[in-house]
Amino acid sequence: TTVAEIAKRAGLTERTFFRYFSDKREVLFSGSRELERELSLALSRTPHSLSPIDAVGWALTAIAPLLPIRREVSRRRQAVISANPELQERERIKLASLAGTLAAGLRHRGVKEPAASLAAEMGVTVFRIGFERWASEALDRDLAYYMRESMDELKALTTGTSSN
Amino acid sequence: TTVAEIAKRAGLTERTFFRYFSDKREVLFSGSRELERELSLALSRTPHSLSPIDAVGWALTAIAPLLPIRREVSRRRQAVISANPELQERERIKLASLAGTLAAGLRHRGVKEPAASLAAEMGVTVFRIGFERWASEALDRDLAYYMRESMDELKALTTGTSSN
DNA sequence: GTCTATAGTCCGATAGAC
DNA sequence: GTCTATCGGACTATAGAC
Repeated sequence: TTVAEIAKRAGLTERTFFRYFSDKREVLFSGSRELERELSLALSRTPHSLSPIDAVGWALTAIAPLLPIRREVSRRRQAVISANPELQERERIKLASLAGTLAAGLRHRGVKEPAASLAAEMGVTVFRIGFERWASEALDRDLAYYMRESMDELKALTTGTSSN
Repeated sequence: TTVAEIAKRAGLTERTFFRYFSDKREVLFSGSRELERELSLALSRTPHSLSPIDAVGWALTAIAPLLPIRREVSRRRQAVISANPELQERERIKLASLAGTLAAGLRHRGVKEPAASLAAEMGVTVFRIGFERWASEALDRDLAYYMRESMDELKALTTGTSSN
């Protein structure tokens, strides 16, 4: 599918398309900037008593309700992304940007490197895997459930009590 | 820098360049496939008594000596990548591919999802952050040292916390 | 909205290795 | 002869400049 086709279908010219989206792939990731801002805000509002990893988990859980609620839409979007390496690249770098934001927020709380970056990356991974599982499964559990599941699994892995 | 310039400098035509590299960015990541194969092999050789996260750590430590030894070369390469979002995209997806390989290896060892994917992603993150620190610092410590440091830091992050 | 540069593909031609 | 590597030209789509 070319940009020309997309633009025509939407009743725009090709040029106008690029005014709205800097990039062809950006169509699928247009909401990520707001998400990042909300995440940063959520992290700044988490109790300072929480450990870095729990603060990240808390912030991610806080923004979960802001995400596209309909599972079917998310599922199809993920299917499209999974089928296109170029889109996967874009998704990964958006998540990396999210991790960078989280790491900056953690450093602002006094967390040192490499702990801040590690905790941020862990959080984003928990988020991504939780989201994928939520989108792929048909069960009637909400996104926050899968994120908690991922977080608990992660903690179990590193404490050595995992089911190996 | 255009592909035409690169090709000319290398004494080739543009067309020949694309025979060797499917993509312009691929020049900087050409060794990643071999690395991935070696990592998969290393994981298959780790003792089955190790926990998933330790198996991943063991495998990553095993391939550390195969990486470009010269810190200055790595440092400059990282600087180039850090300055180009497009290259960061490519780097991230290569690492994601590495994580996928690790996750498959873990599942082969009987680790279930989401534990396998989480442990694999953790390992790759430890690897990336350890590598970045190794490349950026001038100290006379080897790559394996920084990878261990990252892994220990990660474990400390998740074990020292009260469950939320 | 027009014009242009660059990335990347397709097809075919050519030349050397074995 | 076959196989493989290089090259040339025409082509499309993206994206930026103006």
